[in-house]
Amino acid sequence: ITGDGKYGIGTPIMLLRGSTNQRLAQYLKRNKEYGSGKYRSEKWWKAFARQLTCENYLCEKAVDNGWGATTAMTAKAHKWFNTSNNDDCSLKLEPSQDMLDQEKDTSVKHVVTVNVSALTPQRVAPGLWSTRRPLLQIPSVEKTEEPISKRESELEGALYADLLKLRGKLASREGYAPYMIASNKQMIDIARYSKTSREVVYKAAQLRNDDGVISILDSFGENHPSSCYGYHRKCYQKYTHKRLLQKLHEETIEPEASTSTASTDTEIA
Amino acid sequence: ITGDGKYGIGTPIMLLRGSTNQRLAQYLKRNKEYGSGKYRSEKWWKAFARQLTCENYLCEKAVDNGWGATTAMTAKAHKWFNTSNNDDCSLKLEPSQDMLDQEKDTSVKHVVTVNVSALTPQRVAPGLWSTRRPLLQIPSVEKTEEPISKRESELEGALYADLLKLRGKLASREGYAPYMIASNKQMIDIARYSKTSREVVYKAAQLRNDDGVISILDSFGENHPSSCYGYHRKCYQKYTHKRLLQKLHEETIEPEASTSTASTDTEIA
DNA sequence: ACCCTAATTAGGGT
DNA sequence: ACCCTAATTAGGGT
Repeated sequence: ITGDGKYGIGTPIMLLRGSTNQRLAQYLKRNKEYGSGKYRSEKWWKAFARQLTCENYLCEKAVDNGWGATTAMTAKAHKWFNTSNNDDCSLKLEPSQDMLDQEKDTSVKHVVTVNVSALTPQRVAPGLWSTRRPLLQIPSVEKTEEPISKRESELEGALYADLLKLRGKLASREGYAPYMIASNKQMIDIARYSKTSREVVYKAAQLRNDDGVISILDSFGENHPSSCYGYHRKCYQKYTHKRLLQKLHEETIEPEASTSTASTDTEIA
Repeated sequence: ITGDGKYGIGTPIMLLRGSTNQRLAQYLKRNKEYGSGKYRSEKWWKAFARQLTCENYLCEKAVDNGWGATTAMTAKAHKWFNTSNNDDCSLKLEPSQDMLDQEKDTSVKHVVTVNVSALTPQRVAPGLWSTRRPLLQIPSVEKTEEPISKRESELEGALYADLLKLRGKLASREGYAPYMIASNKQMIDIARYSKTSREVVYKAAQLRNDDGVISILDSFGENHPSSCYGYHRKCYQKYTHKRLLQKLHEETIEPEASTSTASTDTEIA
């Protein structure tokens, strides 16, 4: 536990992959785990960290002065870490589609389970990925239905992670606690682009006169948001592809002709 | 006319933008036009070059030993160049959406018209973009219909340009002339993902036993192409977004359950 | 000469 | 400590 909560995910990943990047502090390059995760791509590690976050092994703390957030181990992670022994420190994890996409050698089923956690991985131990079922089966049956919905939920997960970050930024900037901006449940709903949930959050933000939240929702909810929402929109677009984007179009193009835009205009003016 | 047909588009763009890249030959950095196109992004210049190619001012020659292609001025470009004088060497061009996307200062209507042509721009002269209408109007009327179809055709143009390159590579590798692989008309149809056209090309390729063309069409036409088609698929995916991708899904998912796959299998086996 | 990818660096702020 | 973007470099081949 070398720097729990001190850095984001980027720094420990550079450490694991043995990066020569000058942004990686010198003393971290002398760490015994330096370079031990070379054989995985940066994307793989980030997807892995996202899984750990979804499973509540990691969490982001917006302990910031206006900037980003750091990543720390949760109580659950500490518990898991303390109870597991050195020989068998495997962790049961459903590998995400992003991780599978990064697999190069499709024949290898052994996986190194590393506790990336907050800063430095505590141990690097070759283990077996639990039920090993989900890893690389490729049964080539019913290939149309299953993978698509899996991919979809994965994209939602990535968008959800970004939304949490946006919420954290807004919270520290505006001086709110994150939950005051939107509950986790609501964030998931936004990620799923549920219209009813969006309306709930939107109305709450209007009651508070919270322009920050309104701008996020506007940027996600409108078809052609004004240019100052570009950043949020990019975050959103980056993770919204294919079917999700298709879904979005179907949902957002409809309400265009209604009177909602007009009423908003008059309220603002 | 410093190196007409000697390089691709990348090199003259580096020259124009004053790149310090070591891949740019030293003598080109001493060119008088070096750095004169700084204020445009690389993307803008590439989109500009694509327009010039579409308008037959530039063409790509697959004069290659297996590698890529070089870009040269066409007869049309030479004629234009020779007849225009120094004071008014403007060129009438419809700016593409990609170029508009790259515009930073939306108030500027003056545009520098450069003959990027083959290698070195002959002159850099501030001019007016012909009818200046299309440049930056943003009339904010009927914003839903027009721009989308414009964007769509632009994406098709980019895909078409890539298909031409792929055709050129295949031609030199397999020893065919480009037109033997597919006519320009057919290439445009492939870019538009017209099923009937695809079948024409596919059957012709089967008659010739041309595995190269078949593999391209397979990679574009199948929903889950085998991994060895990854390169073509990436080229395709890179330029296929949003509505075009949506169209693709609609067109490619349908025929899956039919007997076409089975018949192909038996023919091959 | 082509193109693509991964990694790095510098600069800057949602 | 964050993230994003543009530009560069090294390595390698559809």
